[in-house]
Amino acid sequence: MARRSDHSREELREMAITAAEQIVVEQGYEGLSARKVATAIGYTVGTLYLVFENLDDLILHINARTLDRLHAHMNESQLHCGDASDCLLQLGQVYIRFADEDPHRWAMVFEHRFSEDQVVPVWFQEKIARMFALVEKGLEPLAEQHTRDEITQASRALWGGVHGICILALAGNLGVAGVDSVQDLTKTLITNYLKGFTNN
Amino acid sequence: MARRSDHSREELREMAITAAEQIVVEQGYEGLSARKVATAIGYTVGTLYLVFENLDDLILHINARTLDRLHAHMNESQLHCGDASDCLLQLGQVYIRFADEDPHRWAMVFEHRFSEDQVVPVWFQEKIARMFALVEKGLEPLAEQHTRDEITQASRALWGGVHGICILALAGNLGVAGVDSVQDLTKTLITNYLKGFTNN
DNA sequence: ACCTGAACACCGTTCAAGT
DNA sequence: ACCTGAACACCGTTCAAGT
Repeated sequence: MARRSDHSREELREMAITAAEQIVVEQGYEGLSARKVATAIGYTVGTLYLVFENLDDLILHINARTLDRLHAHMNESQLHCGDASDCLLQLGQVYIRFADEDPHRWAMVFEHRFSEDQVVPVWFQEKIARMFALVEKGLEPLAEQHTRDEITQASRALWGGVHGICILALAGNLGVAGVDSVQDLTKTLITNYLKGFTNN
Repeated sequence: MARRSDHSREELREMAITAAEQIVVEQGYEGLSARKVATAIGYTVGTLYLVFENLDDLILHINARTLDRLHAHMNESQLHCGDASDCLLQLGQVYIRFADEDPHRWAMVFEHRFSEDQVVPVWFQEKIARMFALVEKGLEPLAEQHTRDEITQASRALWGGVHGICILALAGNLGVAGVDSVQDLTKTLITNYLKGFTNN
């Protein structure tokens, strides 16, 4: 044993992330462990700590991929939508559908608390910011009478709202069953919010 | 040792819950462990499993208390508020303030995932429902033209929204700092939503 | 009857030692 | 240089054994 060099550092990272994603998809965030990942890629736990700082670091990279896929979906929905209000509704629908279809990975992005001392890197924060930027862009056509700051604030309030419905619904705390009801709730929130936002 | 009978079953439960709450407040949800609770009350881990089914069961009881306190605050805010819109704003403010002042216990209520097989008891679900009932009650005066179902839906959408802002903000995902900004976002959400809800 | 203490099957993380 | 394997300090949960 030792000194196998079967895989490069980059290959190892790639294998680990992919294996970890599989575990999260199947067993959820709580089912993930360094030992399971190591076994899945045919290495020892120690090796994992040679290519990742720790488990948080590995999770960060999984979450990055999830955010990339989510952003891609959201972005794609904006290419063929109707008026501004419709486009924002589409963003909401896509968000809910994504969370419903890939609940474990989606939940890990927003539920995993990184340890106090661990700084969330800038490149990761930007992936979050990029999502809000889409909402902001969607709000612009509806906000002729609003300042930039007001649009930013509106995007945060609105998307916080969509996110909250999504979280509570998936956790079963909203007393609703099925994705369709969640989509309805989201639609209610966005529509009414926009009415208020535009009729100032 | 053994057969001490220093405390009744009820006393043990009470001691354990209180000690566990202290640990959660200080170290957060991740810092809680059966062994720490046992040590804190001067008993062995085994004893904890004599008075609680498992750790989830203990957490459930802590969360119940947190929800009771939250409900008390929210309820109290409804006694001396102004018009309907102001009352709903107060609910939001109280919610945000509670989460900000007691983040660890608040987070545990909504972030802790109970194991698949564990059924969330009805008495607990009712404590969640009671919170939404307050919002529903607040919406009623504003909803003369809406059906009961629409009011229920509106309360879920609106409160999901407030909750989402709260979660994202406390996790640092909204790019806002300080409670005041979160209060502003909540106010934006509620005000605009209500405008849309009433101007049908 | 009540409680212990040790066991079992897990964790994350580190690091001397092997090739 | 690369990887292992064992160690350390923790977990949740169970249960025979002691008083």
